[in-house]
Amino acid sequence: MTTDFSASPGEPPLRADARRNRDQIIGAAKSLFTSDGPEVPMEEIARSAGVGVGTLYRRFPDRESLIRAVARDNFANTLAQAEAAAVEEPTGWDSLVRLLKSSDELQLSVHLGMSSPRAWEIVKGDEITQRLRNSLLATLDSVVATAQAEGSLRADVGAGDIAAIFAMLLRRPGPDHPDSQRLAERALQVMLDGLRTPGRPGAGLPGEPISVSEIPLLKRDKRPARDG
Amino acid sequence: MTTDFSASPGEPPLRADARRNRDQIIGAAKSLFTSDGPEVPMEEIARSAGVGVGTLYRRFPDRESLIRAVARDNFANTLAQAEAAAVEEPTGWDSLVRLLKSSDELQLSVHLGMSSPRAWEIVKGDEITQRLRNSLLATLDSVVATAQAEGSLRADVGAGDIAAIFAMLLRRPGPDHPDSQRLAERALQVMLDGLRTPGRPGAGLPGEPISVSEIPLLKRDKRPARDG
Amino acid sequence: MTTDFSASPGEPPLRADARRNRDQIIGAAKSLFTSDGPEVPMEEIARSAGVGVGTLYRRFPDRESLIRAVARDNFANTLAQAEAAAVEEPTGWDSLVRLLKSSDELQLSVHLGMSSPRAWEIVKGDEITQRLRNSLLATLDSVVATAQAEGSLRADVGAGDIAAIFAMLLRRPGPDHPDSQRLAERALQVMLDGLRTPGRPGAGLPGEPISVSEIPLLKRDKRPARDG
Amino acid sequence: MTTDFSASPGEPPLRADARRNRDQIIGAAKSLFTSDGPEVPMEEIARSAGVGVGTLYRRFPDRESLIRAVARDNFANTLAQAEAAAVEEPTGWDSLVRLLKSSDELQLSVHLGMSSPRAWEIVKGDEITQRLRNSLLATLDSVVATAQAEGSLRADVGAGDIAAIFAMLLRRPGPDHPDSQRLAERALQVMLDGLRTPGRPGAGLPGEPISVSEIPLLKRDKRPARDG
DNA sequence: GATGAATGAGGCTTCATTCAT
DNA sequence: CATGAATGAAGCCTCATTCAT
Repeated sequence: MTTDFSASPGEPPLRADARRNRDQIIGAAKSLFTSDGPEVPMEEIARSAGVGVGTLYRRFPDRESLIRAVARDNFANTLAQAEAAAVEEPTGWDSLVRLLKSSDELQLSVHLGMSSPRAWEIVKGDEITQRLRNSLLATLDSVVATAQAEGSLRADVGAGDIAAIFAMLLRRPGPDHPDSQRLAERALQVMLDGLRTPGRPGAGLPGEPISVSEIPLLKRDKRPARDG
Repeated sequence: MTTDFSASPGEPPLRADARRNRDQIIGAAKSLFTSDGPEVPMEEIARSAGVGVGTLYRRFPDRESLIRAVARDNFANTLAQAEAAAVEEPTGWDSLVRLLKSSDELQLSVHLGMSSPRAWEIVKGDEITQRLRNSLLATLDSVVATAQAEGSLRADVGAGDIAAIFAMLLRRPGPDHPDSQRLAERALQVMLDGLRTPGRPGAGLPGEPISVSEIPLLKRDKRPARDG
Repeated sequence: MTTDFSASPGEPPLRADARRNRDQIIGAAKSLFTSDGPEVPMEEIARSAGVGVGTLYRRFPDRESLIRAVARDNFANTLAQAEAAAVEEPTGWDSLVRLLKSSDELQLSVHLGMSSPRAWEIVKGDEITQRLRNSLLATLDSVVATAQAEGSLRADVGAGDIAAIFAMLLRRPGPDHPDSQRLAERALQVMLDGLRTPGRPGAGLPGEPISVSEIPLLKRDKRPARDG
Repeated sequence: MTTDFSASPGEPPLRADARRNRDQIIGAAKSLFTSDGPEVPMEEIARSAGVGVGTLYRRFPDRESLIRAVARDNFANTLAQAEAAAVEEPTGWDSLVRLLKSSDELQLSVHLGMSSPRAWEIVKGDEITQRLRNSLLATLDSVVATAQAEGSLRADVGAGDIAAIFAMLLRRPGPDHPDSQRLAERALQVMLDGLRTPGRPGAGLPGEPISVSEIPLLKRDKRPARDG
């Protein structure tokens, strides 16, 4: 279920079928943007959503518009998760950890989206996304303050640092690493240990160390690779 | 100066002017891949290199070929830097830190390049890049071993973990953050503190904390942003 | 009020609201065909008529059908005016003049419509329009004969000549001439003087001569106009 | 042979083959604009010119650009003809007549072009076309003055009137009239008689009167014509 | 009946690649 | 060899028309 951020609140709500289509399109776009970047052919998105191109274009007059909608959707979801984390966890530190761990589907695609200059330009210009983003940062800010007040988070970082680290961690090492899950968790734990107030014991890393030989050694492909 | 990784070692070395062209093309491609992604029009690359498309295509029969050449160039440079870091620094830890800090121009463009699924597919299939990569990992492996032996690097990480973290840190937070340099340095320091053997004191973070308000709050543009 | 030229005379007359819709659509189409040519999007016509596309298509199964209906409507109106002119004016010459002056709204849109090859093909194929056209020509024929019999119209022209001249005069000089009304009137007067039986005094032209400087000298726009 | 009105005079002249292509494209466009209006598919123009679409677009980056080029070409040709008529004929009246008769291929397509609002907008914005147009009007102005000074042209018309009449006469009665040549000539003669200084004898009309029955009665086409 | 959503063919334009000069 | 022209496949987007609500 996606949120409809139409510009004009006065417009009538979408008809049931139109609504369903809209959601399918956003879902398909999210998924394809994540896997193939924000330049996937519109037709592919439409096909993957099970609609015709025309329908896609009726709903989103151009690619920018679709990218904006996906960004809004993702930020809204993330904001909801962040607020839940802030409220439901017993300590600031726990909120922070949950926050850094949670936003799986969400930030993933947000940030993959953001890694394209094209997408970034578009999102920058969208006021609604900016509002969501600001709320998200505000939530993060209060979690950081809480965690620092309780003495668990080192005092010399700001919410901006956390956000930046956050953004970095959300880039997966490579789209197709065989065990990217474990890898990401371990990296996150290292980072959390680095964020602990000095002197406080950090946690051990989950799983076994990743050896060099586990980094994917890439299969040859058949082309002669005749290069310059 | 770039290295020529032509497939056939028997071929005569390029004439001086041809060589110059090749270098200019790779330079232009590196720069444009970094700023605009690996899908920039070939003509634009040619223009920026000061040659005609024809020349570009004589040197690199297609885009893949050019991407491969850029990747090889970058990995070769990185490998050289890594080897220097391994040899020239007094301790394993110092080597590691230098490694993580050094590969500025280099990995930057490698990884930005790699952030495109398209580019990744191509590089995966290139044996020479893989060889360079493996050498790079081998070097990293020995640096990690040394640092662990000397007790500075926590024992429960492997070179693979470091490589993955490395990859993460190389993604800049956003194309146009006003102070992305400071941001990256601070994030790196947090990560290094997390990598320290527990109990050993880490370093303080450089500069002031980054507050939420420093995250770029994006200027509105005027379009009505009529979306779905 | 438009005339309904449905093919099947047996059909019941339209309900009042349906009738209203039909008239609004034809009115909107006439107006848009005149200003934007006969290729305006159907949706725009529908919107301008205050109905949904569906309604438009229920009434006119395709664009051809709508163009036909507009043509019929225009020809019918013109025919009525021509017959009135033939009957109500004291002399043949007066009838002719009135005819040439009258068909303002009517022929205007007919002929603008006809300036499109597409529209012309369609109207050519429509029997009803042809019947109307033939009646119109017959009326013209009798007016011409009368005027020649009374000695006012030169003897060496036929109704066909008049029709052709008529058609020419109906094209406005340019969509946006500031004083196209005066221009058209003066041109008409010149033509009437040419049609007078030689020796009979013609009328002076209305208004002042149009100088070259009155022809719209078009404002520059800023684009560099990079052409081949 | 067309004239190259490239914006930047510093550019090198086109290569022989490119030049040939350019001319073929303009020729094809002129012809197709004339027969089908200025919205003919670009592919059709390219095909008719014997080149690929890509070539067309290399030469003319978009449709506007092509329309501009055609307009420039036409105005340049017309201007040349007008200047010849002004200089080579013994009297002002003769110049005027030749002018009104000459511009066959030329004005035809110019004005058909102009009958489309789209094309008009484009041409309005093109400075070069405007310059050509102004020269043309200046030439016309002097011809008119000469003819009035010699007493052949009625004194109460201005060059602007002539231009407007000119424009009207250039619209052919219908694209496919069987004898549109005769028709146009006779209409022109009527107009010339109307332009004569009163009292001076005009010429008789060429050929026989055009009767109503010669106006094309349009063949039925087979569709049932089920309309609203 | 009326409405507006969905469809998909078709036109526009870009750009990777090939080829003549 | 270098250059830049030519080609055409492929992506974007618009609209005529059909169909579910």
